[in-house]
Amino acid sequence: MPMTYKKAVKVKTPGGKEMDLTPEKAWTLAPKGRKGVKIGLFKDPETGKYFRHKLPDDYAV
DNA sequence: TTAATTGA
DNA sequence: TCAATTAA
Repeated sequence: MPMTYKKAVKVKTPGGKEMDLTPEKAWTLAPKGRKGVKIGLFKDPETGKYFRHKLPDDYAV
């Protein structure tokens, strides 16, 4: 099986590229009584710009 | 203080 | 519209 770095996630950067990045922070964004989504804070290594992106539902937060 | 992130 | 988070 391919080596997977512990917390890297496939994300679409603001620059429009799909790449594996590790979020600086990750948390659950959910209204009370609803499932919500997991969100990660990333920095695009190309531009240095910060952006938020959905994480897989099974991502360990 | 706000934008931006999902989706029920 | 709601939820948490934080760079800008």
